[in-house]
Amino acid sequence: MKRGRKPTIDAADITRAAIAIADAEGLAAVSMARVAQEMGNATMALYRHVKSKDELLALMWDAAMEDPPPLPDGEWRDRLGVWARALLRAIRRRPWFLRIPISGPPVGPGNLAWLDSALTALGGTPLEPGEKVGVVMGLSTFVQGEARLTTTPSQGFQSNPDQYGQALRAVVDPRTMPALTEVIEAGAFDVAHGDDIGADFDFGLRLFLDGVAAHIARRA
Amino acid sequence: MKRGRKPTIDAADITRAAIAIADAEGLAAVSMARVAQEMGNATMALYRHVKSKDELLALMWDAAMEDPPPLPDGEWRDRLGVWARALLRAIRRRPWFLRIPISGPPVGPGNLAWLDSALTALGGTPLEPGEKVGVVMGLSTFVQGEARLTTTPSQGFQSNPDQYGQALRAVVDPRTMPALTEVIEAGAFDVAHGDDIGADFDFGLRLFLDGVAAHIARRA
DNA sequence: TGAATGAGCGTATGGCGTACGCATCTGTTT
DNA sequence: AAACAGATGCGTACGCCATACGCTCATTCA
Repeated sequence: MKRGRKPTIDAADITRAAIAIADAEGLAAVSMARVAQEMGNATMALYRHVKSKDELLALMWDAAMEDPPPLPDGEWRDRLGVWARALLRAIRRRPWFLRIPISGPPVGPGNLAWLDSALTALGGTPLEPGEKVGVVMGLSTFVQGEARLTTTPSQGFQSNPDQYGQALRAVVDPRTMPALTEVIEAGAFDVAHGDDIGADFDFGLRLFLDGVAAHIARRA
Repeated sequence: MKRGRKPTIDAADITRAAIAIADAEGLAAVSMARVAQEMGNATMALYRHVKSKDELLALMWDAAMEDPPPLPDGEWRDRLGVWARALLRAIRRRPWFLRIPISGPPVGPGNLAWLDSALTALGGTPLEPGEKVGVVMGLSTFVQGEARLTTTPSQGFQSNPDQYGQALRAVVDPRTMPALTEVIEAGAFDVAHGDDIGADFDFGLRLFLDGVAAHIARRA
């Protein structure tokens, strides 16, 4: 049935090798030549299975996250909370994930699995299908943004956590930005961002879930 | 007082030229050589004012957004809504903004101006400083994520808006992902994402602001 | 009038993504 | 068994990229 030489590698192998490099040395170390070398193939051999490096990055993006967590029984709120925390942990485990420029909605199996998991968590609610999707998109958006703010891939403020507050103090002019000055002086930026799941994340998550709860209550 | 040759360009000029190129031809067209050519200088001249291309990208990122909008008088909720919509519009006007990989919290004057504006909108509320920051971070995170999902910088589903729903139908296995299948069949993904501010955004925004309102009510 | 300082820039280097074409292998057809 | 067709592996080559280094020139101070 199928003619021609049998392939010795496939796109999944390439994706795996690229992810291994990114895990070990960061996304910048992932080049077509490097991936090929790691696999024992020639550079151009990869292009039989992957159209471009951009496509490889998209494949990495989808394959980056492990499987979604098992959801506990109980209220939708607890289940979504578990889901969101697991998503944050999964992103934190691969800091290069946020460095990949992605456009448009997700299509790969990895992301769809997470999407399905979150929709399952909302199973018992009276939300309409479109509303469920809106809730999940909003939540996953929030988690990714929070991860972006609090994980420091290579350099930065992590060494001295409260340096950020000091830096702001030096830059902000109290006359032109009084509201910002006020919260800086109150020390709102001096709290240390620990690398576990922080209080900031919990606060934002609670806000969002409160909003969902209000919407459900209005519906019922 | 100051010895040596007088500079003929500065970092702001370079940033402006780079932004002009990105606006016209996309972020990929921005190279040090190209920026220099557009300014009538030699490539290496730029490095006297900018340490690296990464630094230039960071400068572009901060300078990308216009000034925050004038906030209307009234309730915090309306004011934050205006702010969020303006932020979304500003991001949409420069699609390359989301393509710049940024790590860590914002420091530039452009972002701080937006931050101050949002904090001003929360001025009359009984929230503590840290909570205000949490609300603004969560909201700006949500807006950026929504922009990422709905703007299609170069290619994609924009031509046939409901193609996405069809693509999902073809890929998703009803047995392994029943919850996802259900919402797909309900047509939740077939709605056209217009390029104005869409219903999805309004829905997510309302959820988040509902959450803030609930928190404020609990406080008072 | 030198000396010091900093700006503009020419050259060179190493890495990158990838277009192109050839050689090689494999299943089909004669 | 022999010829064929189609897909894979890959060597070469090209153009673009960021940027290290050092020279030259303009400007100001002693």
